Amino acid sequence: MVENEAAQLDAVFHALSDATRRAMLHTLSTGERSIGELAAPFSMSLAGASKHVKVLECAGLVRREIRGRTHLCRLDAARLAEAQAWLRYYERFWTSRLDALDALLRAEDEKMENSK
Amino acid sequence: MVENEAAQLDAVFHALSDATRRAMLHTLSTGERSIGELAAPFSMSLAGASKHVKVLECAGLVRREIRGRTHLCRLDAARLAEAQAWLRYYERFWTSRLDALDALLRAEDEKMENSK
DNA sequence: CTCTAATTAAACCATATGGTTGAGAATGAA
DNA sequence: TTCATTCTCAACCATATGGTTTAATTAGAG
Repeated sequence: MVENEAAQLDAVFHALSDATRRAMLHTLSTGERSIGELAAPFSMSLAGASKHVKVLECAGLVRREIRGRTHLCRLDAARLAEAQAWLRYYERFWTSRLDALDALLRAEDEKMENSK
Repeated sequence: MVENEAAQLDAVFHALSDATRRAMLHTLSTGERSIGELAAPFSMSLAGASKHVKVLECAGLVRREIRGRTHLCRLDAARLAEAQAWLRYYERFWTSRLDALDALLRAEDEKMENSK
């Protein structure tokens, strides 16, 4: 559905940039759902909700199995893992301060130990 | 710049859904840059690149300090941490399989041990 | 076969997005 | 003051997005 690595991330992050779609993913985290079930919580036409599901599907976050006249959707988290992998590179920019704080506290501890 | 929690995530994920902006963030991960420096790698007008920086800034991913006539940008990773926190909920959907695989392999190991 | 239910498709609309160019607005340098 | 540098703003354009409504498709149920 998507060509290269960058376009892949484009699609995933774009799919995640809408609260309706994020809510749908959350619903799917509790089990398979039909399109109608996914659409139900929203004050939106079924066709509108269906488009959101399609965006999720095109991003590879949702897989669809057509069973009779209902389309069963399930979460496919692999692409979310890729998104998180991308984010992980930046982890040091918010853990470094915590590490610094940690080091500071550990130094305090040692001081306490030494003065005992 | 952004109101509620959901709109916050909307903005962050949308900012991340463009390869140009992701590249800019990566550049900023190596240190502060001016707008011109951020724009340089791209075959794009300066005004165009400037808009991308603005998107990053509005999402809270970049802070800007105006020094004279140059605008110095630096990465602000806090919002990336929030995005990762959102993704973390779904971690179990790609670690659970690994756990299952792990359990399976461990069972295999035990079988090997027993038959030794 | 007929009716209803589940879903997509198509056409349409308003607004957002990503890009351009050209014109300022500040600042630094000569 | 004058000129060049850095950057934003405004206007514009093509296309994408998020939504609608109406029609068509497909499948289960009576």
